[in-house]
Amino acid sequence: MDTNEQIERALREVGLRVTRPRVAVLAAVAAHPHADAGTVLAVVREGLPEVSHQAVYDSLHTLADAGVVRCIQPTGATARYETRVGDNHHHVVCRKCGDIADVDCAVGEAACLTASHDHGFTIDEAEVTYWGLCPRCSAARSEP
Amino acid sequence: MDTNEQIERALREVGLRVTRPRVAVLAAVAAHPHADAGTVLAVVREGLPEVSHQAVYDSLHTLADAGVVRCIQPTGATARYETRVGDNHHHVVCRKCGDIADVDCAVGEAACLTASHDHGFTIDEAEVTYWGLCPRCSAARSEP
DNA sequence: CTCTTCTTTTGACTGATTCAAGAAAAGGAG
DNA sequence: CTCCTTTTCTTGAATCAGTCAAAAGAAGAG
Ligand SMILES: [Mn+2]
Ligand SMILES: [Mn+2]
Ligand SMILES: [Zn+2]
Ligand SMILES: [Zn+2]
Repeated sequence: MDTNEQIERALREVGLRVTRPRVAVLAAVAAHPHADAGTVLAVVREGLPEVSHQAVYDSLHTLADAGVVRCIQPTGATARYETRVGDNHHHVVCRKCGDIADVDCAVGEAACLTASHDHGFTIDEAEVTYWGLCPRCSAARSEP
Repeated sequence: MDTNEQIERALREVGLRVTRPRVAVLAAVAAHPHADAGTVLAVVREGLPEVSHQAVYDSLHTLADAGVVRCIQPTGATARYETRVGDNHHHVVCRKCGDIADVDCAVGEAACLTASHDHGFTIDEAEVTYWGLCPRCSAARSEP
């Protein structure tokens, strides 16, 4: 559970001004990993009812640019945000309900962290998305 | 280069009716790998000027559902389509210009094809997106 | 405290995609 | 070949996430 002070410190550490919307957005993303912008907006408004949706979008972009949050976007879904950054972890997405869970990088550095070349591209990151069914949807499918 | 007959056969093989829009859409995707819906629409209209955008969207969905085309959507980009299906290949995306190239699955079956479990999820596919710079953007960045 | 710069609000706007109704076409049966 | 049913296409409007732009407001350096 991040305190407001920890959040403010995190913002200053990356050279960002501390504003109410940014603090609230970062707290919301920390509390709701893999939430989309709409969810973040709703959560932020619980404590800051007058915040504009634009401020939330701006904050998310700014935080993502600063590396404080990470943005992922599985095919068919809107952008999701999380504060778990810098560890090259991956995600598993439920094909049925869209639920997302973290997957630690099992493949290891060889595949996921080492820069390499292909088709002349200079590669700096490997992003892995696993697709399947979450426990709930998996159970629902087995029943008659 | 796919002939119209090959395309029609492919449609019938998966139990789909053969229609002008579908044939044209499948040909367009085959000729322009990783094209988005707008590009497909433009290409289709070269030979079928009256086709509606909705018919193109419907065809893309139907073809994707039938497994004849594959849809990918890297973060920040609109959906892209390709006819190279069933070989679990991956993609490298240029961070600057958005260009996409194929990457054969180098990691091997262990990571990419074998179903596994995580957090109780039943995983059936691993999708890998590599991020970096294409040769052109890479060269542009090195210059003064 | 003051000033500059950055951030937020407001409200309109875009672009990709989807919805819904009726018209048209595919393809199987006769 | 013709008829019939079902699927697909056209048309036009609508939705949704996300963006743009101008003016008002707040952060924080000095
Ligand atoms: Mn995560
Ligand atoms: Mn490909
Ligand atoms: Zn699920
Ligand atoms: Zn490029």
